[in-house]
Amino acid sequence: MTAQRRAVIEVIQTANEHLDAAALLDLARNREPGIDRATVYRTIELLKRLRLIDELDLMHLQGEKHYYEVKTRRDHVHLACFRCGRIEEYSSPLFEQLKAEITEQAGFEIRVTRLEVGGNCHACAEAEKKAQREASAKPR
Amino acid sequence: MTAQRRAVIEVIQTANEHLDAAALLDLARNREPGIDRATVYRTIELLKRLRLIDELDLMHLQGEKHYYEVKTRRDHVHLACFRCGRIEEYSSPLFEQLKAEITEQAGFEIRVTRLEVGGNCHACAEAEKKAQREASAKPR
DNA sequence: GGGCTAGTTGCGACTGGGTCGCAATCAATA
DNA sequence: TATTGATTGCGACCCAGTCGCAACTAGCCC
Repeated sequence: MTAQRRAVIEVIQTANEHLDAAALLDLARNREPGIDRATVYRTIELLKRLRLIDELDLMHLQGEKHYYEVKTRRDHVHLACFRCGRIEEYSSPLFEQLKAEITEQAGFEIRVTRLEVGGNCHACAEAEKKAQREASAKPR
Repeated sequence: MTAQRRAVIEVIQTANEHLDAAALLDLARNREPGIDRATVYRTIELLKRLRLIDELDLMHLQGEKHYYEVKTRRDHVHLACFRCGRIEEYSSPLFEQLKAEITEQAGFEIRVTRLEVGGNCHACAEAEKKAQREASAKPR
């Protein structure tokens, strides 16, 4: 357990949004100035292997980066809005049921799950509907 | 509609496994020798936007590549085995229910979903159990 | 406390998937 | 058939992530 690892872990734990590796590096440097990019990646790798964090793609809304979050008791869905870029989290007993079904029916031993949904969030869906109504009310 | 696009589309449609961009390029070159990498990427982009294909990460089992498949009537889960690397597909009414619930409860307008599960497939789970039994039966 | 060693770090070079700008070309329409 | 907006090929480029290696250090044992 080195100072560098502690810094990375603390940053992930205290973050209240999804961080990518670059953001993680910046924040970790506040605590441990000299820390290197490679070290951050290696620590992420380690934490993934230990199942302490989950890796997310968030529908590649912002390029190919990966995001990280501490693994919670309950898996959740990430809802990524293509329009405003917001990420919502959603969890449901149905998801748990689905995982149980997969384990049972397919005999698959689940270690990680990643359910990402892309589309329009509630606010953006409403906004688009409104825009459409206005466009058809006054056709050119 | 150019010959290059036709080539890419035909390759994806007739493929019976998940292709990454590089494989797609190779196969497309069989049909359309001069076709360029950038063109393939641009066509993939286009097909994604038109919702004709889905993009998969397959749990980054083989690095950061993306894989593509033609969008089917029914969404399915991809089960990626960390041990043997096989990809299984699984679909269930529960998944459909979950999507309906998200639409309703969160007011989220779903356009794409990606559910990937990593772990051990049935065969590999059995193999590991067997290996463990043998290891504990004859401790050093 | 001091020395030993396996494991960790920093560095720099590298890989590989994917993107971009631009000039040349082409498909589709009039 | 002439026109033109879209598409292509090319080369340079970007950026996330990886690797090999020498230097360093945490943690243990004495």
